[in-house]
Amino acid sequence: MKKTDIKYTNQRIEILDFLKEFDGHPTVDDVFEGVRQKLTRISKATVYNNLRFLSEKGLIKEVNVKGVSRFESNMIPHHHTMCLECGEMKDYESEELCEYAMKIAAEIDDFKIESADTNFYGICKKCMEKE
Amino acid sequence: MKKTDIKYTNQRIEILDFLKEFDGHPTVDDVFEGVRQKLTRISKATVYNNLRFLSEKGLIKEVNVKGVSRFESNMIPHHHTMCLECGEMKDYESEELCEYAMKIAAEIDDFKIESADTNFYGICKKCMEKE
DNA sequence: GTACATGCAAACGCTTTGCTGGGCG
DNA sequence: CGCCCAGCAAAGCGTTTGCATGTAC
Repeated sequence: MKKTDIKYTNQRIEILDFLKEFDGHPTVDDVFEGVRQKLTRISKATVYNNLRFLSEKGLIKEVNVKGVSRFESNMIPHHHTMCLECGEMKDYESEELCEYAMKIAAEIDDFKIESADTNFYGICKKCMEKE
Repeated sequence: MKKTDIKYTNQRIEILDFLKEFDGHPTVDDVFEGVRQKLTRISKATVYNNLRFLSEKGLIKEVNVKGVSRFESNMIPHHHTMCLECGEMKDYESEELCEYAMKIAAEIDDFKIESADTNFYGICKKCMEKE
């Protein structure tokens, strides 16, 4: 399953471009609305199918938040902070923590680790100021 | 929102008992089928509503896996291993990792950490043997 | 011409909601 | 009597699928 196997259709290119420029973790609807600016006739099913396709190919990453799929194109191992108030989700990169988690995971019996990620739950700046 | 505010109806008690005895991370359907053994007339909506209620009260924990809710009554901070082949999910307790993650999180700017959890993705023993 | 993508609509599965009746203070 | 909870069915919402058409090699 090499990268060269991938057919880069217009729809897929626009989806990838949109994800690259989007600041955050868009839902399927976000992607759909965004891509529709350029490809006015694209259907939501195509967005769904291609988001799944691209994440299976390892070009993007799917993150599930409370039962809803979100996507990101940042493929560097990293973590996420989630605001318990407003639901905002942000990247947080800590190489140390990635390595520490992988080291610990390597010691788990009967389990071959492939990846690890950590989610931080708390209150974001905006919501702190609101209170 | 004290624990004493909670009305322990028969349905809630049975759901809590079921979760305590269940070895794993049951879905809503698992809970429904389990509890129905004793309360034959319970409805799935009651199971949904009470699982949400109990997790809001902090008596159980909800974990979302691929868009589906699962529940656990183990409230001690811990992590999860997930098998990429069969989807099996297991608890993994590492106090060191919990503390390390919290320590790192405390340093994130503009974010007041409350909790952190780590998911390990890989291949479980059963699936390794299958190959 | 074959294989695979698209667009559209319908179907699907998990979850929530509205309503009515019941239980307990 | 008032309040909350249970049961039931229907609605809601995110997602997947079937099918006919289109497009690239």
